[in-house]
Amino acid sequence: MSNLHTQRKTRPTLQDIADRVGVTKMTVSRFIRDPNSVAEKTREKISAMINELGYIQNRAPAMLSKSSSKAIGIILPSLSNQVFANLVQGIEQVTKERGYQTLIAHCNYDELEEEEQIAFLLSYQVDGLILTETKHTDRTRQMLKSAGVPVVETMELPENPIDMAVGLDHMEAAYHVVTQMIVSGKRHIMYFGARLDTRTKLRRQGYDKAMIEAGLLARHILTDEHSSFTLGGALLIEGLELMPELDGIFCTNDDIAIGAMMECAHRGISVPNNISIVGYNALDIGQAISPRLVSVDTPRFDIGKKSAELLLDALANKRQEQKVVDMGFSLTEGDSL
Amino acid sequence: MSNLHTQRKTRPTLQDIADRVGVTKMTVSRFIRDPNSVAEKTREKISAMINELGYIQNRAPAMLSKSSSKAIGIILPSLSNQVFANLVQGIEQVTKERGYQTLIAHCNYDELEEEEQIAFLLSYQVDGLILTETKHTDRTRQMLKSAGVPVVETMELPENPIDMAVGLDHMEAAYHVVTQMIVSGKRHIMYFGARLDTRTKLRRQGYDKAMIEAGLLARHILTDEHSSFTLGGALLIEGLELMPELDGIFCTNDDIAIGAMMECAHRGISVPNNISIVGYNALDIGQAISPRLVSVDTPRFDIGKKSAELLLDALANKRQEQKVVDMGFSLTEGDSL
DNA sequence: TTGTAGGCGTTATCAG
DNA sequence: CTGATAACGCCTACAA
Repeated sequence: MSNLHTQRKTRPTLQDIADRVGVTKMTVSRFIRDPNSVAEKTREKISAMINELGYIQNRAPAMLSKSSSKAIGIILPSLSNQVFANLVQGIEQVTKERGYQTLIAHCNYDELEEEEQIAFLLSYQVDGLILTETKHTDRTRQMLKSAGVPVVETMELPENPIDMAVGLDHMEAAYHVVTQMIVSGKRHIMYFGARLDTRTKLRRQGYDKAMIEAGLLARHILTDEHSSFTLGGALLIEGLELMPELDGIFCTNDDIAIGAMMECAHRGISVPNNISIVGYNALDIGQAISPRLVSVDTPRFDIGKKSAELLLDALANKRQEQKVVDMGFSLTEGDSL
Repeated sequence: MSNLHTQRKTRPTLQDIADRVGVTKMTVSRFIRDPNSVAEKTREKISAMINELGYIQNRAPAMLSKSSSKAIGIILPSLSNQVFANLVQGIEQVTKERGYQTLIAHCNYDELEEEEQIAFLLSYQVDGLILTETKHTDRTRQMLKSAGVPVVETMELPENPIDMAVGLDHMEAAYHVVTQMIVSGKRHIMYFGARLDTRTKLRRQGYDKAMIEAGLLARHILTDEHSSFTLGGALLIEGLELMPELDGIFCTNDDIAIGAMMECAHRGISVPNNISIVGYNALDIGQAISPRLVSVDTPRFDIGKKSAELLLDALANKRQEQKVVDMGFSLTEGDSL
């Protein structure tokens, strides 16, 4: 009763509702968790008052007393990449079903930022974490250990998994598709990479392996810049200067591939007759351009689903046998190869 | 001392550190906030123990004891849109400087999801919110009111701002660029829209106004589907069927515009000679394609910065005079018009 | 320089 | 069906 008129600026609490209804906050708390656990008359009064005051749950006390916050954290490298948006869709399909919330943070492809964001999410008492990189700082590993929460690393298959992992073998995928380029008759194939993540390195290794096995010269153009369509065009120009006989390009992602393809169009270079081009991630734009881009299709929606399943199973003490899951890859239909 | 050996599974607290060092948790708390406020010997012991145990702050108590959480919430429509990634970059440049954290949620362009996500962020006691839509449910408005936190609506200039707003006049921008198309000699201009957000509606209104003023027929192709490059191509095909004399397209975004332009290339339609195309948001791809796409450039990085400044100023009780800020727009250089 | 007491909002537990 | 009490981890205010 005392704070009936002293709560001008702070948001309503269970106590405020209880005071006005004439019950204790315990009853209101019960109503919120299970409306049928209070008497009908009480129920109606409480319900009306909650709406009138615009009550909003405060998660802090639950975070304090309970061990479980029913929230998991996700660290993305970037907020503008379709690939990770799909991953999140997959994750959230599962978390929604099972009554978990997601907290999303981003680290700009940077280990130190990742460390910071993980500390941030853990400070909110997330019950588990899904990560999108496999390279971590020492302090990150230490924090995850002492936090004692289950962790899933996604997209790649890490050599040293922290806990669980769901991804695909990027080296194998690159090897597979570059071999196809070679089989199709191309001999002067370059790899275009932009330094964003460890995946780029794995794809380069797969490319190298395929080229070396075929007795061909492996040549890369790598840059520190972020991927973009204009960068793809610039890399093509650079590639043609370094190697005028260039007849194939394997790109670390579709942005680069499409940018290169557009520059080819601009210069009257025929794809795939003069140069064949292969991308990575199978974004929608590859199917809109002509010729359609051949691209490695990564199952990120399913990776997201599987990751969330593993994580929530671990939280429910139903840890699955297989801690590292390879979700494979496929090639899109296209005409650029 | 009692819980020295009972803390196997839970994460370390100030008490755990204090017990091992032989001080009270108050001293450890002091050390964390200002290492110089404890004696040097104590300081070293505490510091070592914090590292050894991998201590991670728990934000719950701070959230409880009504002091500010030093975190603001951001609701994005989508996690895969460069436009909102830029907005966040702008916001975080300011929040980082001023020691605020950001919590990011996404609502899939849906009012009800927005409501849910706002409740979620408020349950984490965010000190303020930045929203990217201007259409809200009644309960959303009610919640924001009773939460009593400052709010900035971004991207648009809402008719009924909840609190503050930073954006641009999309109707004016559309009117301006469509008028340019008409001046350039085009007469049979269509508007291509995909139903994602309220911006699409405003752009259509600007287009209508320009067409009607010029005594021309306004024709739209609108769809419920999400924007994509392939959708842009499909809309072009539909547009040509409906209006074979089509000589100009104003698109609600660059994805649609680029998709349409690629379909033109595929069909041997010359841009801009046969059909001129204008997009919206000035994404990088518009500069990589040839001809380069003319597009309305929206200053979302600066919108983000300004929004964060307004919000944090309000939190510091330095509310600015101007609560609604128009950041304007420009046109990219290009050859598609 | 360090310690003690109390409280933030909610829920588990036990009592009525 | 409802109430009383204690507890979660940290910080403010005050005390030594």
